[in-house]
Amino acid sequence: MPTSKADKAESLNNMPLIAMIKLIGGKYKPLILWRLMTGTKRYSTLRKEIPCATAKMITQQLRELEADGLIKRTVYPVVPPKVEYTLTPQGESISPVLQTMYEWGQKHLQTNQPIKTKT
Amino acid sequence: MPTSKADKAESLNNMPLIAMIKLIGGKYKPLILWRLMTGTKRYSTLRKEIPCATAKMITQQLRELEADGLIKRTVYPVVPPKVEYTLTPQGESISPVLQTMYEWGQKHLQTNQPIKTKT
DNA sequence: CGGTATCCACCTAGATACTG
DNA sequence: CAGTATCTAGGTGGATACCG
Repeated sequence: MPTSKADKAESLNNMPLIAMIKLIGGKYKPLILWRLMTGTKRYSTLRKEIPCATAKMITQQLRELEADGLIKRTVYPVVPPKVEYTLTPQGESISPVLQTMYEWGQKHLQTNQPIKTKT
Repeated sequence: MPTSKADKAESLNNMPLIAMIKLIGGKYKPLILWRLMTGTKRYSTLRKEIPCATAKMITQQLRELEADGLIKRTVYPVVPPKVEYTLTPQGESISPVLQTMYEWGQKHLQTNQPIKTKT
């Protein structure tokens, strides 16, 4: 059974990483998940905690995370509207990854000068 | 001592994550670093191991990684040309992050159906 | 071998205004 | 409150051709 170039490429153990990147590769996704790790949050709370992202972005990323089964969106039929976001078990299982990223970032920020912003 | 909105936002412990994302947020950067974790690689080798990225992309990402001090580029003045890429200590320090990402991806791919491609 | 240069289709993400 | 709609500048990344 011949191995195609693509197969060979993907069997180089790249797939898990690729899968991961697809899930949390979004610019603000790690941030959102990170914030939700401390518990259920309302939309407006998330916005406040991630002010560098616009409403549109937050919403978009939340929808994608929801579609990927990482978070759950709960709408309370009250007025004024209330929407809460929670990590699903799937989403919670990413904690170690975020934790590791966070710790590395922390160490890096201590020992090095601030990361230069690209652009 | 008053905390500005921006300060408050960034003091929510988002910074380390943001730093991390800036460094390895590039589409192929985790892949490149991951590949280099198994040792020094030539440019052509990297290209073969990450066929989903074009030459332009690989080169670009390599340059950024180099600029960020994560990898070292060594040119051997021979003919035909030979260029090798190696992780710097800084780059190696990211291993745990990639490792964690990889492991999560692996587990996820086992228990779940393939990640659906966005778009 | 290890790139660069150029062109271009798409995508991203911000700003702004509006809604149930 | 929690979005959606629209427009748009700028960035991303693929294809292709060429170079030292």
